[in-house]
Amino acid sequence: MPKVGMEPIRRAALIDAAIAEIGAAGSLDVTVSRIAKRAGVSSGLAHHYFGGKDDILLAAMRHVLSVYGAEVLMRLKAARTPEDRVVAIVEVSFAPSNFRSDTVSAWLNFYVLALATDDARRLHRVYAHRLRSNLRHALRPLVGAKANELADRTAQMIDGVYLNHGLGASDPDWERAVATVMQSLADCLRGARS
Amino acid sequence: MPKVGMEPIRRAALIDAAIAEIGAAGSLDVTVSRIAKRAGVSSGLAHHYFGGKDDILLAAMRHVLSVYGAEVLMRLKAARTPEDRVVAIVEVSFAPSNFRSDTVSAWLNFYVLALATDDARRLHRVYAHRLRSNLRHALRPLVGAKANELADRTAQMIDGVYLNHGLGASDPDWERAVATVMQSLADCLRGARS
Amino acid sequence: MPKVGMEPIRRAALIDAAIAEIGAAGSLDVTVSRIAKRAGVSSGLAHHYFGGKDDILLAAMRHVLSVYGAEVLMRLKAARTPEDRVVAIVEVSFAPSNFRSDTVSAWLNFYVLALATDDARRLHRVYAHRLRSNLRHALRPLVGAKANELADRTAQMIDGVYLNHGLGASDPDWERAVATVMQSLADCLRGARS
Amino acid sequence: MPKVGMEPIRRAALIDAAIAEIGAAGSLDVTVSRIAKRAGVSSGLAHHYFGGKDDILLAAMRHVLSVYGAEVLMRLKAARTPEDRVVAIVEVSFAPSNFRSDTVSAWLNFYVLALATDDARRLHRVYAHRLRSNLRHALRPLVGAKANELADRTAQMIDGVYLNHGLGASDPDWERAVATVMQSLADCLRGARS
DNA sequence: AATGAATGAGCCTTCATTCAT
DNA sequence: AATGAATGAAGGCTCATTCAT
Repeated sequence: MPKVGMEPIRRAALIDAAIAEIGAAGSLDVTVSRIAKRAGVSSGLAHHYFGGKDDILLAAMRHVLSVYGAEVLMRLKAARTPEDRVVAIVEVSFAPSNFRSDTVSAWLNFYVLALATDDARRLHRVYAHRLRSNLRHALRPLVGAKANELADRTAQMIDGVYLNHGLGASDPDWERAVATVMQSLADCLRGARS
Repeated sequence: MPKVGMEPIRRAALIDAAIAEIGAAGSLDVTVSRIAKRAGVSSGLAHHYFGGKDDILLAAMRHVLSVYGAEVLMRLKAARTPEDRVVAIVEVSFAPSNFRSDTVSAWLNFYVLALATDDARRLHRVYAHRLRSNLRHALRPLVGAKANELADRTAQMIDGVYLNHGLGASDPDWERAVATVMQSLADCLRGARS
Repeated sequence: MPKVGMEPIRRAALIDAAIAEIGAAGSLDVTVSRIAKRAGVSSGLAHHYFGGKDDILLAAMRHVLSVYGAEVLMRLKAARTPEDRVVAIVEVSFAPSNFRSDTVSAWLNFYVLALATDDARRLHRVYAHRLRSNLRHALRPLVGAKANELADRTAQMIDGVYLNHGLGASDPDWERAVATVMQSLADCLRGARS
Repeated sequence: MPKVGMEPIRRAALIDAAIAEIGAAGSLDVTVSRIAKRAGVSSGLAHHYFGGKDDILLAAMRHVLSVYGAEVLMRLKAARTPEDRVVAIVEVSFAPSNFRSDTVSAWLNFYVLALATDDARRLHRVYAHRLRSNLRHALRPLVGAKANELADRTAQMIDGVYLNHGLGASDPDWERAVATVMQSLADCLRGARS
């Protein structure tokens, strides 16, 4: 029995299902039918709400990025010192919400999807800019003019650590991931100041 | 025009073509027919030599990794000091041969393929181990017991930088990539020694 | 034009089409596309309902056998004397429903398919057993202990006559086929009694 | 190193290999490559000698039939009485040479192939006529005018028994097969005389 | 709003056949 | 005489997408 106002619920369910399928498959080679089935709807409805498979994938990517963005924003608001801000940014990158095995698989696949499609590239660009921008602002009070370079380095370190933990043999250890990035950053900070 | 002794030539041509197609598509969604056509052979021959699409892709991944491995080996042999060895490892990661736009796309796609298939996972694991092992040996004379941790960090930094340059808007600037990694490592070395 | 409850209709149409194609080709070398086209549907739908080509073929074989089985059952119910029962069994084997040129071709091809695949072998076994079992029961009142052997012989005679009429130059003459089997059986019965 | 006068040897090897492959597969879905490999030659040579796959199959059918025909001829020559002649014909049908599992599979498949191609139909027709003709001549001294009908019946019984032993669960028991046909014929003979 | 029946394009794969050597 | 490299047509199958209900 169809109901009104189901759209946001359906869309959310489909996006979650898409991420779960990508997680299970480890790739973007997932079928619309399976996504729909997992979301408890028909494949036709998935197209009705999203228009096509690519749109579902893109919506899922957008969702992952926006969840990440929202979390960063929240943590930044609560931060009091520059150090707090840096820690916040790094920690969110490895927060549990971004670290379910599903999500990691989705992230990495979306990353690489940026090589193939313009839409994904745009989304990735926005994420990359925002990460660097956030890091820059947090680091400026600490290292002044070198904030730019350091933000860049840190952003790349975050991605590298994420990639390696995501592909690692064992379950990702996110505390260790944060520690690795922070230690690296600490060393760089000392270098920047001297 | 059948000839004898064509097998290695055909295999190489098909692997090159596969990498080129992956580069052009930005993803592993390439068809055997297109790979074959680019290699100047029929699709049937591609199957004859490799058995199937997955085998072609895997052979391409193996090729990329072994070219990389060979280059590292060569550079390490020529290195005289520990510092030389570290530089060699980092530079090869961003050497032109690994940095044609094709190859970058292939690398990144193969990386993520490790999430989806066991064979790719195994290959990636070998690469990851070797990279860390090489770094460890090079760093040991410089930082002793901390070599382990530093090798790990550096390996992740390399991947992060590679990923970011590969996905970057402009053409990858590999000199800058090397500089970034080396600068980061220098800072960490100083931190490790103090 | 999607409708609900089409499944049984589609399945039946596809099975009929498969038999018709086998009849036209005289072999099992028929394509799913042609079967589907003859059934008035797309090839995709054929796979949707049956899973694959082998399943279509097997379903067709099962259909042929079950139509035959049902007809035997019906005729046996109406039979009053042992003689009636024997006649019923023999006549059904050469009844028009099993004797359209299509069906004959399908029967013979399915027979031989039992040499190649386990599923077909199982189906054939069931048919063979049931035929003998039916004959045995019908013959027991007439020849007692010799029913077993006579049932066996008759079953083989039926197959032989079917095979020869199926492969014959002219259109199969089923009345003559029945007469041949019955005459042979009559001779054997006399032999059995003496 | 190519030799002269190899043609008959190659042809024989390929025909044997074809029959063996058909036996192993239980169907005519065998590849030229496999046949050639089993015969120890290249697939190209198979085409060179036979022209194409269908020709190989047809040659194999012809071979099977001619071996059978030769054996019948030999046995008939040695026969002294009409009874001998009948026994000879029946026994050859179930002689070991025609009863290797390979050959049975080939026979049955060739039988049904007669439904699909004209060439096979012609070959089958020749076999069927000769069998009936032989039986007719052997039976004439025994039953006179009824020889025609009895020959027909016996031929069909032979095919039926062959079919059933070929498809049977256990290994074919050819002595029992002969006994079944002969018993059946004996009953019919008695019927014919009375 | 929602379904799922139905389509058809496109892919991987097999294999008979050809042909340069 | 013989090879087997190479082709390309054809088939099975999947799946995104559409649409009548």
